[in-house]
Amino acid sequence: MDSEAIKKCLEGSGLRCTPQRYAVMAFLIEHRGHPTAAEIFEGVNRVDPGCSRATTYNNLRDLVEAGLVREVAVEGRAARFDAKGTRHHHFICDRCGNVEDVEWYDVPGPASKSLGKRILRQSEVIFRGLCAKCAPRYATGSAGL
Amino acid sequence: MDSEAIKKCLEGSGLRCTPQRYAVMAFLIEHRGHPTAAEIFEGVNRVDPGCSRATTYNNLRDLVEAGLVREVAVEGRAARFDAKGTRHHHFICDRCGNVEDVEWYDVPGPASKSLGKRILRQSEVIFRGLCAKCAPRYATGSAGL
DNA sequence: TAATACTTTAGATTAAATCTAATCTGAGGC
DNA sequence: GCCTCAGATTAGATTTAATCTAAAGTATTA
Repeated sequence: MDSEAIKKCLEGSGLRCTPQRYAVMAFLIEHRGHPTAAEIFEGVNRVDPGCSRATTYNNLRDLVEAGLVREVAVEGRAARFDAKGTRHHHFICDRCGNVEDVEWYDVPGPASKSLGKRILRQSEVIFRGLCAKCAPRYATGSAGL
Repeated sequence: MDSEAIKKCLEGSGLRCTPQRYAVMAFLIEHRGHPTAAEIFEGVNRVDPGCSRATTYNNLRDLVEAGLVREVAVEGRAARFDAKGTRHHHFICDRCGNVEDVEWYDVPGPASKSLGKRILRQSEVIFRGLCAKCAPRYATGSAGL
């Protein structure tokens, strides 16, 4: 995605294209490995410092609210961020906490009676287990729900 | 579940049944609304103080590791805990952060080629939207992946 | 009982994220 | 151009969630 496209993408969602916001968004588009906020902060400032910690968090919040970025909470670890591109599910490694994409496929929704008065906005599947890096070393028999 | 059953349940998973651990487990079985660690700490000590904050966290960790309790990470909020009973999926309210159960139904796994060398241990669906309490007040058109 | 392993504790500490209040920036109106 | 004001950014303090530490307590086993 070129810089003009990123600018359009931000403005199309009602966000001003500030240098800091652009940098955060561009970083996420370029680094698709689900970085944490701390990694984004560091990465964005490595080349050209100019985006404080608070601004990194503010912009991540804005991008998530605008629907351009997805936040993935991981038990016992820092949240991870993901520029929304193609639809996909997530795989979370129980050992190292890394988040990886899993090819998208449709998931049936719950029966509407089981939803009751709730309003469903989105659904995603979280797969858990051991990532390709951890599997050879740490595999044990355990499996379950 | 009576006290003897809880004891059996702990010992069956290789955990000693200490008064504190019992209290945490019993609280989770009795309070099925996915409390946070802070709520569990408070609830357990309300009647009969005797389980410190660290012990509450230690025991929650042990119970999760033993597979008796599930931890649910919620973006931007404290994690929530859930005594594993019947299988179910989760619904997370975008507004208030509450976690609720959604009737279980089978979810197809990803194609094995898309898993690669990863080892899949479990899958769950996370539904997001507005809970029955928030829906009437805060509903807007927004929907999406 | 002695040895050992497991558990709990208060309080300090860490890590993640947010808040505060001051400052800066830029688009629109004059 | 210059004002104005909403929006954005900042450094640093603060909050919150969770963990660590080191000492003491409690079971379990031999």
